[in-house]
Amino acid sequence: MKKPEDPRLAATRNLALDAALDILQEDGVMAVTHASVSKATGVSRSTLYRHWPEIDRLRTETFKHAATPPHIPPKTNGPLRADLKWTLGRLMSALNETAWGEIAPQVIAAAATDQEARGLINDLMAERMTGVEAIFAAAEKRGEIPPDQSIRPIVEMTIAVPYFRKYINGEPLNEDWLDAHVELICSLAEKPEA
Amino acid sequence: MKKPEDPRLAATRNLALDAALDILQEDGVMAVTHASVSKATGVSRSTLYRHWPEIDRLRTETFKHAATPPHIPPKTNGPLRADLKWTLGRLMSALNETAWGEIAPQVIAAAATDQEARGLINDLMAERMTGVEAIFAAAEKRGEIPPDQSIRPIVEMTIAVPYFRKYINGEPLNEDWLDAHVELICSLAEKPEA
DNA sequence: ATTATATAGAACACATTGTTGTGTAGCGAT
DNA sequence: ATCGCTACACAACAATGTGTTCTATATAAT
Repeated sequence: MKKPEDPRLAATRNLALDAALDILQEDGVMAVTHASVSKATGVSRSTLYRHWPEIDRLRTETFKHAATPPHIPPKTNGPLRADLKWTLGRLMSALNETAWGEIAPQVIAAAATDQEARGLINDLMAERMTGVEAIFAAAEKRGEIPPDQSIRPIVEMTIAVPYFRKYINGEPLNEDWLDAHVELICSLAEKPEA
Repeated sequence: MKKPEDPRLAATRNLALDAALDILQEDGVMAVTHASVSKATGVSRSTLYRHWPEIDRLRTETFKHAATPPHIPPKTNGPLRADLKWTLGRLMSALNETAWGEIAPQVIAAAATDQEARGLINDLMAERMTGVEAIFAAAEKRGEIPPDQSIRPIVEMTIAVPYFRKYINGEPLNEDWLDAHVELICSLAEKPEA
């Protein structure tokens, strides 16, 4: 039915987005321009305009290009502390070490006005939230935490702190923080009365 | 000692920054240019360049211009729930209703690369943290919460959630959320064992 | 009134954004 | 192997933003 895509399109697209990501990490969003990407790749400027008629599209797709890596499947086999530490540890590593972690604040900023960036963030956060939610649900099933409390706000807190520290308050995410945070969250989830 | 400033300087500066803030809220950071501010105010473009030789300075000062309002002195006369609700309620209003709340994500974004923006955010967050810390310290003094636990991580959580919801996860801050959040934070602070 | 300086206005160079048109090269299908 | 389609390179172009420099005028401080 649908004809296969001309391989030249994908080749140019990947070449350009790889270079754009480098530029993004090196010099920030605003440095990603049709001209700079053209210069870095040898791809003609008019060709880049054909692929991304507006500069915002090019930048958003560069975000997407970088947003792919940090898929973090939650660990739910217990115990709760171990699951949380493992999953939050992977989140910490992703924020500290991947390209995505580096450019995330710029995507968050763009999300204020750009619908596509907003969608990216929303999808990512939904995935993070459901992941952590699964951890608590499993712990509840195992009887590690009381069954009648509402999980959602605790999940939100679990996720909110690392993002807040990293991207708003500018504080580091390290092992010490991770241990303390897991402990605090667990003590909240395990407390007898809601 | 220091000679008083020429009143023309302040007049031009305020005129320009007011207009720049309007433009910032209306069309985003990138719309704030020497040209756009000149057009909006009638102030000559060359004069604007005299005041802010680089566009980044103009934008950063526009941030500062908007960042002034939301000074939130904490209420610490107890009880804890009332203090928290009052103070977080004011924070919520500030984020929902002031110019600062509207442009904050753009400042947060800029903070990734711009030192001045980073400083603005840091100062603001330090004020927020010490404010909430004072609330818990007062509650501890009144014996409402156990004295031996470390307050800092709880303070961080208290603040992290509203900022995370508003600027990262894109969820609303409303009365329902406020009540639930205060309750959760209090139950964490009041629990017997650290 | 004199001096210093803030402002207005214009001319200039340069980069970025975005469009358009022409020719070339490569892909898929017959 | 040839054909048509289209991605691509290249060049010219307009509009806007960035930043500098110059002159003339207006205004504040003395």
